[in-house]
Amino acid sequence: MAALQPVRGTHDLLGEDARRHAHIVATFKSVAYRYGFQDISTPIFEFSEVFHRTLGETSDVVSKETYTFTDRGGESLTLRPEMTAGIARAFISGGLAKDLPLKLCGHGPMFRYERPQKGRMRQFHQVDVEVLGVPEPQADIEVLALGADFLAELGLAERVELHLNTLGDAESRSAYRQALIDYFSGFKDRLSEDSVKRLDRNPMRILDSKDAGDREIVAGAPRMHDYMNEISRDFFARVRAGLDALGIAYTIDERLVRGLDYYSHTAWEFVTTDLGAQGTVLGGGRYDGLIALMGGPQTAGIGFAAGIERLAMMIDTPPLPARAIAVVPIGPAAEVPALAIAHRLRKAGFTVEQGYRGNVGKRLERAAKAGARVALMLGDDELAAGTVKCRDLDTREESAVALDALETALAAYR
RNA sequence: GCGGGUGUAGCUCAGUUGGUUAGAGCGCCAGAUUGUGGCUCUGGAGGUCGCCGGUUCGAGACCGGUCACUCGCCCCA
Repeated sequence: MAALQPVRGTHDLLGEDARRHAHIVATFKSVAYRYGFQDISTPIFEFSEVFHRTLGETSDVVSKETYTFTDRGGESLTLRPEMTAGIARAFISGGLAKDLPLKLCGHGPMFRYERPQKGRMRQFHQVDVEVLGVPEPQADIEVLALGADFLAELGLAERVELHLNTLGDAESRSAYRQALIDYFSGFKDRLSEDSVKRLDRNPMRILDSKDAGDREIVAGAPRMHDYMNEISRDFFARVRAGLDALGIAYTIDERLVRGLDYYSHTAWEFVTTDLGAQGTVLGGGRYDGLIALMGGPQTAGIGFAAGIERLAMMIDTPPLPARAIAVVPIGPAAEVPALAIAHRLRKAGFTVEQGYRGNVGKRLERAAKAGARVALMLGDDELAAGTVKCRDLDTREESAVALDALETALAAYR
């Protein structure tokens, strides 16, 4: 159709779509600030090693989904596929270890080279929180509660479900991983092709395979919770007790695993059935080993990210911005005075629209279409009298208002 | 990367077994109404029928390829 198209998997945001995104970000910020989080913004690209080392070379995100390119200086750079690694890098390069604990929130575009689908874009947007330097389960509870509050504030409480699991600490996780390899290796000839690959790359992934044959085998697989050591068990119990105390509902989902290698202990997803194949609307977990892995000091971390596009498809239409006051000059002599009135009202905090061109009828029509509440009309008569005619665009009632009393007369429309 | 579906006006869609100038509704612009909008009436702009090639006397309709969108797999927000 059009000769110029946006790059595959990207889209322009305009009108209601733009308002949906802005509303989600604004809601997120207000909730995060209430929890004591502060803003962070990191670059949308980093040296490639930042992602390659932290996400693990075997993860799909790195092995087939990154936008990686060489810049003019010969450096390999990668567009961020998620926010955590960049924040961890900022933590190390900024020497922020002295400021712990840190509670950070941010948002922005992420990039993943995938086949686009409903709720999945190549450039998409996330909101994100990270708590650094709190190894206690209190942080898990706080971050989970923040996520639940955020979704509730968007009106989605009834439409999402919290799925919760623990991956255990490093020791538990590797013991379980080995148990899975031992078990599944016995079924190598019966597993699906995908799952055979998962066996050496990420055996836990087999647990949530959708293949019917795999599911039968998975039914008899070792249980994660049987391989948890004392520490991991206790940690998870405390997280659950905290959620219970706050009245946050969840279901334990032992098949919930994370694609990224650096997760440990708590992992969760808020999921919905309303979005087709992309059910996860918010996902998070604990990553105590990440910063050390990147060469920084051992620092606990936990956080989540939520997909703005996915949330945008679920929320109700966000409220419209404040209705404007339209300024309508009648005749050439009124053009400049009208401009001055618009300027004066804007500086006084009113939302003001101008019609730009056309006769009075056209300008009123445009004002009404733009959602304006009142129109201030001024022509030769009003100029001579030092007034404007104030027309209510809903009721069509008109009244003359003295120019020097404008602000008080319009106070209700601010 | 793999499989299915769909591409006709800004939007939603008609378009007969292939037949000559490709239509409607909505939206947009203008006029009826040169100091008054949402209704009505009249007129107008807007289309290389996604693109390339093939079959045919003739293709928006059929065939092949390609691109885009879309749904699913993989994976994830």
